[in-house]
Amino acid sequence: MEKISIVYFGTPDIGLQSLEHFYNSDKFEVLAVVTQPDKPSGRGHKLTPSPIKVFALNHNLPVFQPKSIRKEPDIINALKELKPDFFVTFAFGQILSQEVLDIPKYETINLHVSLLPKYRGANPIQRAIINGDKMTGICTMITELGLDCGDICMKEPIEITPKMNCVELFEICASHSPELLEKTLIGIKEGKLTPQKQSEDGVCFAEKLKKEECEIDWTKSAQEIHNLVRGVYKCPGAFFNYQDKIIKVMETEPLKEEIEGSCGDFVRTSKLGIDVKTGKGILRLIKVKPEGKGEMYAKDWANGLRG
RNA sequence: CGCGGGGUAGAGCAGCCUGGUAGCUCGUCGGGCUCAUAACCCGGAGGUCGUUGGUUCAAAUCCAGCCCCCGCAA
Repeated sequence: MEKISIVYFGTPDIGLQSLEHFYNSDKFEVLAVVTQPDKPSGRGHKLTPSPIKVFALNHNLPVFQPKSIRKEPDIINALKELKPDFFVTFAFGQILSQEVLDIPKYETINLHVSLLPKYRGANPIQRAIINGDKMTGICTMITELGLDCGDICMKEPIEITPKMNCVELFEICASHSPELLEKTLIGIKEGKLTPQKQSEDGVCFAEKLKKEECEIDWTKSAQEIHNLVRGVYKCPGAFFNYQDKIIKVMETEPLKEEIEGSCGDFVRTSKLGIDVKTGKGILRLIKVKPEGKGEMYAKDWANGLRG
């Protein structure tokens, strides 16, 4: 069987396993990779290539880095020259134009990490956890001009367990994606897969996370705060202020009991953690990361405060 | 040349400004109290103070370089 040729559009590491899968598979041939331009990032503002670009360079794949793919005819022409069967997009970070969508012989396929039409847009994984959802998933779709509104090809549900944080969920989604993408491309090529229109019911958007949302409001319930902590874990992390320092909260456990005090008070510390009074219930801080310090058990942090 | 915090016992911190005996909370080990405990009491072990050099009678502390960790911002 002739290999299916693709051009892979992606930027962050959530899509790395998928690219790797296509690269290593004998059913596919990766003709090129398109990713965001290197950006200044981290301490010192060093110019940093995307994880996808690093992989591509290490495996001698051609790389294109348009500032905006719609406005760069040279790159569009180069992609046309490749005569790919498919474009695959996965967290690429730019909106394509119809001219680009029309390049591949078959389709442009996008993978989105939610069960569409729920959570179209930027931060579907985090939003699902913050909202306390017990289920999410991944799906493949025909890329159209609007935001995540194309016809659905395949979907796979994924359970969100009560303690799971967004990094863990990212990893699960990333590891399940290659198979779904492969089945989708083969299904479409063989004409065995008929994309379904998204229902108009249940359309909602996962808005980009703002810093302000990550500041803990102790008047909310312990469960809501726990969901925020899980949902924004490490990216950028739920936090509160203590003695003019930012304290990031890495791991918590909501308790049903109630203890006298004001919201935000440390009502009890034990070797299990620091218990904080919230609007409803007690939230036990298990691991924290004070500004300028590494991650530590809340119990240890409390020891230092006492000393 | 983006801004900033930090490296002191197994853990978390104070001490540094104003050089002069290594301190606190916890853990650990031993003993005691208690019906019991994440409680309490007594006692012990455990540190080349990140690293290299400089100043000094004397450096965790002052000066210079280097290594490592982290927050903000992007």
